[in-house]
Amino acid sequence: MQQRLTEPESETPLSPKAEQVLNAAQQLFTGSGFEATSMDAVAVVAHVSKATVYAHFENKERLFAAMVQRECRRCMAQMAIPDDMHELELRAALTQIARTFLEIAMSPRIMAVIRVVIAEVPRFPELGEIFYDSGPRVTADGIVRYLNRARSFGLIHVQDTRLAAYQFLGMLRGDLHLRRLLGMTDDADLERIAASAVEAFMRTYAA
Amino acid sequence: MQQRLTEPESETPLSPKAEQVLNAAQQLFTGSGFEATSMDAVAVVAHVSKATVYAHFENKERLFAAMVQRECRRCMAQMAIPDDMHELELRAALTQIARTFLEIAMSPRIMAVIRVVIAEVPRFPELGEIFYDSGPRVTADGIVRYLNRARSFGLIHVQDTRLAAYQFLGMLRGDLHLRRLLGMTDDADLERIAASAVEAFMRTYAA
DNA sequence: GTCTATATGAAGATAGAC
DNA sequence: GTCTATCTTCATATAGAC
Repeated sequence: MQQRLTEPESETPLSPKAEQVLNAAQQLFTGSGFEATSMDAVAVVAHVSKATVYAHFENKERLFAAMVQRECRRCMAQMAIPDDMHELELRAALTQIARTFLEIAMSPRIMAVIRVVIAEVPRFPELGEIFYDSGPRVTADGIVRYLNRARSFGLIHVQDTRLAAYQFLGMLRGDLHLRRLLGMTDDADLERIAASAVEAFMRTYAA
Repeated sequence: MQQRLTEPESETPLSPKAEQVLNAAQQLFTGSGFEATSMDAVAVVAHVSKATVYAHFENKERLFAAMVQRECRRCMAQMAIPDDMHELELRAALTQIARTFLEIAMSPRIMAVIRVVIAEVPRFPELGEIFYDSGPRVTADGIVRYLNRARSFGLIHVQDTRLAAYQFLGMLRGDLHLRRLLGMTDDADLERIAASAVEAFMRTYAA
């Protein structure tokens, strides 16, 4: 027990069957949780036999970890903060960051992954950190870099840009993040949330 | 299936054995999750037989729901915003709210309950809403009430006090909430987080 | 690699004595 | 209400043929 769960450099292209299995794993794990998902069900949904599942993934834990890792990579590819952000004025740049964050990081698909990772943290203590480092931390770091440059241009007055970034992201999440983690529906006006968070940030920190 | 999980008016004092069972359930469910916790383990930790567990709780689901409900009640008893808050000046009142929130709502014990509720939302769709309504929503409502009165006294200028309350709570959570949900340790300076959130709120909304 | 069929063990729930 | 002992089901993982 307590083997390494993830393959840091596994960029190996997957066989078609392995992809089918991963897709099925994503659907079932994020929909029903780790324990409630049986390897039989994975095999059925993937249209392969159970033995084939085990041919590609050593056991249920490794399959789960591989699914989470793949979702992290996908998510981060979309969330990257572009370098041309500094050609925009401050308010426009923050607004764009806010919109992207609300659309992608709070999407049902990502929320489902976060939920199942949180659920399985007691079983996979390392997975929480792996997920955070390859997802939320990257996003926060990108905003911190942007704020550092904005500060160097004299656009904002702020001592701790990381703390400011956390405040900004926190305002964007509001209670929506928790509500969605708890599976509650909502009719949130994302555009309004983004605008008011940007407004609050500007009033607090803009030069 | 899909019976009612909670007893809205069950204020019946519990027998000692039932309390032992609930305590064991809390420890095991919050520590290992719903599925990974066996009724055998509950019985062992509670120092009773498994049949006794079933004598007090119809099945595993009901035991879980009863545990969550009890934790909600306990949590809310501590989080109530006192009525004498308005004798304080705005900044002092916000600071006190912030400290209480960070100390109680983000405590390991509460976080463990939130975590397991999130984990089991796919299995108990209603439980997420029950938890939110008896926990986070009550806290937010209390802050909204406070802000409404502060506004009526001309202390703040704000159109949507609920949105402002969510922003305030969001800034307090920052990334700490997510980090703790993911089981990560941290050396957060809660006092500093509280102070900077209050400062940002004051700059944005104070008259 | 892929399949069918199966061994093995664990856990929810209950029967029946006291 | 409480216990011991047991029933039953089901999921992980593997054996063995192709």
